[in-house]
Amino acid sequence: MKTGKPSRKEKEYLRHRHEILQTALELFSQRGFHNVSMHEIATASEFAVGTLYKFFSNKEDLYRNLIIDVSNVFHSSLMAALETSGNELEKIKACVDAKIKVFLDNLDYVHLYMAETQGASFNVKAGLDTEIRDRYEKFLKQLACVFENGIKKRLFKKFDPYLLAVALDGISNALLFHHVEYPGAHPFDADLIINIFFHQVYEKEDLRDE
Amino acid sequence: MKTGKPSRKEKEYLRHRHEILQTALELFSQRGFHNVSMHEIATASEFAVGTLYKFFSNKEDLYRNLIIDVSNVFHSSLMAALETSGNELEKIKACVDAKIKVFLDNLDYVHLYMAETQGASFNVKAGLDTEIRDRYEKFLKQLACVFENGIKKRLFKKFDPYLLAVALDGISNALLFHHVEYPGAHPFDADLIINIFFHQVYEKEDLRDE
DNA sequence: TCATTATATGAATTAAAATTCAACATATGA
DNA sequence: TCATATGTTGAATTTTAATTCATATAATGA
Repeated sequence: MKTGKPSRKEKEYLRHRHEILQTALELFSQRGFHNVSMHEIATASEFAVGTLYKFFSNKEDLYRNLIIDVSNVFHSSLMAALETSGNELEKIKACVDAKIKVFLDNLDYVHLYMAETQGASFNVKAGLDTEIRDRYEKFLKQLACVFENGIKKRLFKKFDPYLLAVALDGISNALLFHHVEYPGAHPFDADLIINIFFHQVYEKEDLRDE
Repeated sequence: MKTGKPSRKEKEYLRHRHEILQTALELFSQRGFHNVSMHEIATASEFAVGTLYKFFSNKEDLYRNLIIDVSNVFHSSLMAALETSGNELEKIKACVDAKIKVFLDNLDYVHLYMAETQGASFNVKAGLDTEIRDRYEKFLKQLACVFENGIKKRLFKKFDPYLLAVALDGISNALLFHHVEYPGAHPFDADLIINIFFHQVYEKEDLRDE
């Protein structure tokens, strides 16, 4: 981890690198890894193909760096939200809020983040996307801890905390993804997610079967 | 729609076609569209490359046929479940049951179905995967109708029915997908989904903020 | 049996992209 | 100013995989 003031050169190097990544991000998130060529990235970022290879050893390396950046943005935002002070419900609320915000703030990346995090991603040879998945797993486990504490405090009902984490994240992803695909069709907010999840959808309490 | 008794030849043709599709399905669902070559499909299905082109005009056509078959299996199963007699909660329960069953019965396809239905799928040129998405949309709308009826009958609380459909499907997908990835780690069943969704996760009814 | 037709084959062709690298440009600082 | 280092270029090369098609094989029925 090199620290200290970066020289003008270094800053320029990083700026160029960042420009390439940014351009590639837009292309990849619109059309996917395999439908974007290095030449396209080069043209769009106003560098020559050869130059791209000065920054990244190959296409996959470029993509991986991209994904790691994207994942950093999402992951750090979600993890920070879980550190919020307050009780478990408040932490979880903060987390849903953060998720909605970071998704809406980074619409371009959402596709990519979802593709690598959910569903089957075959963009990069097996094992390379593992770090992203692992990190996502880590987040789910952290969220599960919050649920677990909530359960211990009798704040939440006794379900497998990890499954609750998966479920809550599943609702959030589904609604957010729907929103990304059909913006404005069915407006929703964090409260809706929290209400569906924590309060009951079912009206008749007395019909409960347990 | 040609009807009547298929000749031996026709049956053989269809069997061959089916064998190719089945082999391709396994390969694609393991490694994705772009990481499986026609030669591999040929070798694995014990035909020659040229033969594949007698059945399908090109790789994309082969893939599309596959996806349509897969989608038929999932879609018809889910739609049928929604026709179950009973009240709205029972219909929805049947639907979750059907989803779990069809996922577990078709583990090989789940990846592909998810990839095309959820998340960003760039496998096939734009517009070609639309029919799958449209069909999935149709299912969600149907599910939303059930929610709507349930709301009218005061069985469910008043949320946007379409969002409820998205949310329920989101939970189911997330849990199922998790199960596919890490089988046995956190066992769950349809009841868990129904319980989380319809009954409350939150313990203290009196703390509700609405 | 043999001519005709239908089917299957896989080496050869074509197409598309990734990657390389010798040549060029620009900045640095002696 | 010039020698050196650093960064950039894009045509040429290499790689990879889709697609074709002349040839071979098998089935059909006269």
